[in-house]
Amino acid sequence: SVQLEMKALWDEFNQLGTEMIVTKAGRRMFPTFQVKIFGMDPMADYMLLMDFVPVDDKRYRQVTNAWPVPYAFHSSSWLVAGKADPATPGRVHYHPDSPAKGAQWMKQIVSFDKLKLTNNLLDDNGHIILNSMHRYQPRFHVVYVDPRKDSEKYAEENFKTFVFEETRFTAVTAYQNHRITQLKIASNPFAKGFRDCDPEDWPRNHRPGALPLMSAFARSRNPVSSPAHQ
Amino acid sequence: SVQLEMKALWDEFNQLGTEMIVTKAGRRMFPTFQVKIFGMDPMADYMLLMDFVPVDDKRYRQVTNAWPVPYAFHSSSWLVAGKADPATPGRVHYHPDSPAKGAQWMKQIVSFDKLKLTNNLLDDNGHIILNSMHRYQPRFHVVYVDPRKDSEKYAEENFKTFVFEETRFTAVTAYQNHRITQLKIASNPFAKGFRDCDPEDWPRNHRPGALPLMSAFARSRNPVSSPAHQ
DNA sequence: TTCTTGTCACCTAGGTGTTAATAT
DNA sequence: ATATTAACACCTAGGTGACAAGAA
Repeated sequence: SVQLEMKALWDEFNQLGTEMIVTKAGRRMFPTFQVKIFGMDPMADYMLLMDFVPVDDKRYRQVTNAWPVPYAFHSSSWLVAGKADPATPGRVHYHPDSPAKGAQWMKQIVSFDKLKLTNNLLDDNGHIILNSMHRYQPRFHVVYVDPRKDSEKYAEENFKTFVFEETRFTAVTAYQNHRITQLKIASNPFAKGFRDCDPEDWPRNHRPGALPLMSAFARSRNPVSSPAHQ
Repeated sequence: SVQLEMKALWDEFNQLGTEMIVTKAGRRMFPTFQVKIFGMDPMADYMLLMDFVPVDDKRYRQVTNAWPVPYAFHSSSWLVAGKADPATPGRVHYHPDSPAKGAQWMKQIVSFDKLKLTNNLLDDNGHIILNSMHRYQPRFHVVYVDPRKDSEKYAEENFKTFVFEETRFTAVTAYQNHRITQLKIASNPFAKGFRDCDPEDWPRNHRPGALPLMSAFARSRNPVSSPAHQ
């Protein structure tokens, strides 16, 4: 059996509609997909891997914001924009420690932090290729390495798939829902530079151009309320 | 067969008398021990590991510098200070990718960059424990993982040891030979901050207290040549 | 209008020798 | 006198969202 780590965080994202950035160079997922594993044969070899399947055959687009709400802010809801784009190459990501003994996999949390998502159909770094503006379901597979010579025959019974629906997400090239951005900034250590109210951190240096949360909203309203501003 | 990587660099260090820093927390080696491997069975499993054996049973100490040569500079030669201290726990470092197939080991350089040296006899991070001021010979071992049930019987024939004498070094808590320090600074990317004459880098910012090479020598001579200075 | 790309400042994480203080 | 330790500035290496510019 398998237990999803950081389930509370995944739930929080899922409630808002998780988005994952895809880039040409490849971007890690946040939250990272991590699991605890139970019930393996400690002495047997296993391969651990992930893949991503489309949740539906739809392409999504962001709701157009009515004037005078500026582009900088996106609605939190999605519209179906049509049928899905042609499927991307169905790649698979093997956990880099594969193969390893059951004992090894079970003795600590298994983290897929080397997995990267890309929107580059020609990627040759072995990253997972996804279509932006499409929804995906991560899947986790455990493959028992059968020592028998005719192991191919038993392929069906030698692997098990685990799906956690709370890890579903929309692939995007830029965040659409500002509350997702905020939650990423609040929870990802690498985004600490964008936090504006961390009690642990006061006083701190603000970047020259840094603005408090939501201030961009106030700023972009100016052209509307003050016509002199052009 | 096994080929030592960066042999030219190892030779350069060895000619001066290689020193490796040991710390309580553990310090990596530089140069890093790296090898190319040939002639494995691509389909068989192997464990790769290193250990360190004393070159002799002596304890060394630095030559005392005659006045007025300041302490800051050490001679490049060593004196025998007596018999070796009691042997440290004879630990072994398994390459973290072990076990893996021969094909995997052979397809790229194998680097022991996770290996750390410590002088803490009570270390519980699994680091290699060495006595400071003692000389050591790194050894590299390849163990064939025998699939036979009674594999213990064949232990003798299932491993092979490789020794590169140019990787010998003296364990130290602080560098003794200033030319070793210079060579480390010149060749280790992580020490780039201490380089004073890198043509690739000009112009560059000097640290506030930075001094050109050998300037410490001139400075510490001052108390001798100018008695007013205390 | 909507989406994508590349660059950037700002972080995390951790490997360097230096230095001053301390231990032996 | 000699050896060790801990804090430090300065690096490497690479993960963040912001932003401006470009593409469709």
